[in-house]
Amino acid sequence: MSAEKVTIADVARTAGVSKGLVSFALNNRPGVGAETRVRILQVAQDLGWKPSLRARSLSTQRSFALGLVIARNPEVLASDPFFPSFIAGVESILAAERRALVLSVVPDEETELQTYRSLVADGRVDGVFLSDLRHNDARIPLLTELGLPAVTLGRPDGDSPFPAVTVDDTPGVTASVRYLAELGHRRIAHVAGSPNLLHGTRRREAFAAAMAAAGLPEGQTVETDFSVGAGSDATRQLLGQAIRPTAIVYANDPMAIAGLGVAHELGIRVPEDLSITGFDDIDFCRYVFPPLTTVSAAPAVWGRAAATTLLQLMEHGHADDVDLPAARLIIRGSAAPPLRP
Amino acid sequence: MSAEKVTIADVARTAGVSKGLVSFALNNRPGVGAETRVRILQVAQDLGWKPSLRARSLSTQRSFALGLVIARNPEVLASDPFFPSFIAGVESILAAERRALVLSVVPDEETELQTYRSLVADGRVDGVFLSDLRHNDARIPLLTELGLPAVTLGRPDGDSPFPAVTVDDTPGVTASVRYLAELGHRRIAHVAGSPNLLHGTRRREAFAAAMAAAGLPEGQTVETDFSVGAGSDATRQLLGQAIRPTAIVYANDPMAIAGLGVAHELGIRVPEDLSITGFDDIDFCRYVFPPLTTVSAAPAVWGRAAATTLLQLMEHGHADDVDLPAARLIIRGSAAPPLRP
DNA sequence: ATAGTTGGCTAAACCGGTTCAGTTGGCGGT
DNA sequence: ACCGCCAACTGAACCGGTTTAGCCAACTAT
Repeated sequence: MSAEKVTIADVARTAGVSKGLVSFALNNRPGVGAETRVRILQVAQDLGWKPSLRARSLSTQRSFALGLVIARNPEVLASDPFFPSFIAGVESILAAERRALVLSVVPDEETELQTYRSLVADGRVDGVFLSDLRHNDARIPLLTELGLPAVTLGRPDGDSPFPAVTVDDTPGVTASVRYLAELGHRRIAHVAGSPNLLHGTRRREAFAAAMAAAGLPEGQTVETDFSVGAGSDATRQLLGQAIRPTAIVYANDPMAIAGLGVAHELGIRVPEDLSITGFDDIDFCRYVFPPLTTVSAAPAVWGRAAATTLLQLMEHGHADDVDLPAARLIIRGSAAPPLRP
Repeated sequence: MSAEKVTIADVARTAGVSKGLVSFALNNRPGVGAETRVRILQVAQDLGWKPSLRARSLSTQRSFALGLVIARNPEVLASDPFFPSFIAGVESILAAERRALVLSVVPDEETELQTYRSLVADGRVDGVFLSDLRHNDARIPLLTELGLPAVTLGRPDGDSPFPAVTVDDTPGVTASVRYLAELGHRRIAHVAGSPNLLHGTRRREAFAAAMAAAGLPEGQTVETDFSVGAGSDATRQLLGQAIRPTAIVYANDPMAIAGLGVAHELGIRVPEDLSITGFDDIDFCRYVFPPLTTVSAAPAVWGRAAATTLLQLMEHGHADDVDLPAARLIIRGSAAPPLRP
């Protein structure tokens, strides 16, 4: 019941050795007699000694924490459940390692870079996750310069010294288009994500390629910022035309759900008059009507893999790229053959 | 360009004073000559000295970080944008204070308590936010015992030594019921949240009270865990009866949106055959069809207020309760007068 | 003139670990 | 019997701040 803090000095005294040796024993390093090591560890356990994270931080210059900086506009962040799931995955790994996650949510890219700088300056984290990769991402040179280990979620477009943990999303888009094409659709449109984001353009390119591969005319594409509101606007624009697409492939689920709302509002039936597909397989998909055909991305698994990779990089100074199972099409009820007019 | 770290010793030497005095000057404490203080601060600035957070942590036994532990089942967490917005609000305050947010997402309440213990044992945080209050919440005595400052999001039911930052949600529920009653509804049902959560039962009680106040018969209530799936099931149950409610008040928006899906599926028109209201005003509300009448809660504002209060508590040892503007009804298109059969 | 205060400052201990140069003792080799 | 070597271990410095005891000079009070 001794509420007093027990320090390494107490352990050393009780075990009749020096502080240094206790430290060696704890970090099981060579130079400690087998028997002595056992005795030290036993004493440490008896005394209930937990080495002080703060003291350790000061002398090792490490923080035993990982960082995640999120720069998204509030609306997109709020409607996209990617991060909660991703973080849950990350935590499931970190908890066992006695490491913590430091989270920053910032309003813009300028602040984002500043945040990385101060995380490093304050020594808050030993490594970071890089999400929402952008073209020619400024964070990569910055982190290289700062010497902070990182893992990228997806493969960046330029050179990168960091391991990439990737879920290939192009097969999902390709499968969506092929599925719609096989149902008989020819006028398929795409509501694309932000062109600044790598996965925004990648999905867009996959869409174009899949259309060509299916022998279809180039599909109409509308750019958005991935927000629900933008998805709604884009849909309204597409459906307001004299000759409408018979199917729309959305770059994420929130926009697809907004699209569903617009179709309902305009009296356009889904899937009879219009087929739609989403991307991400958020929980809502199963429960809107009709249930949304979409592409599954497993963010929690991604989080686990990213955390594991980042830890490995930090421990061993090197980690291999990881390719997770590609996103795959989940067929539900929001797509059907087009009506012959 | 000197990449070398500059320490307090460098500043002291350059300014021709002792380390201790530099420390005093920095934390502007008495005992430093006015002129000397200016000189020290000037030298510090010239040298670009940033005091080491780690060293400071060790000697002051503080971490300059705040904690948030979230224990929610993954499905609820993913579909509810409360936390992303709340966190964004918290960050907007912390960033200016050079403090960080340590986030933990845990699978169950057992792990949750364990997480608080280890956050304290490791000295990771100086204070925490308590969200999703439960009845007789075990976290309150635990944190009291651990001596960790905290702020509760909402007023707990038992005794609590911690300041509460509250958004009263009962007026929102009351307004919803009254609005529906004024439209002419008499059979109003409630899809309630988890009875373990304070706001779950509070909204439920507010519903019952509002029904009574409107002179209506007791409304049917179905309990859920706040998840989209449970909202869907509850709706199916309510609408599968011979005598159906003509309106449903949902305890959160995701469930209301799921309810909308079920109604569509069953061919029940909203709002002609069924009126529904949600709670939280998530972005989706505006973009589903019909747009969801709901109650707005402003989580980002809540986050700012909670962070401010927690910081004040930690600095001054005391902070007053804060009552934010009550949640209010946002009227959109998902409610209308009932049809006379 | 003398004792008592007080403001400004220094030196050193301290927080609790890690690390490294150096000491000791036991063992094998010749 | 002597040397060399290595494994085991100690002592002290170190990480970079904060804090306390105490010193000195100047100023007040009697």
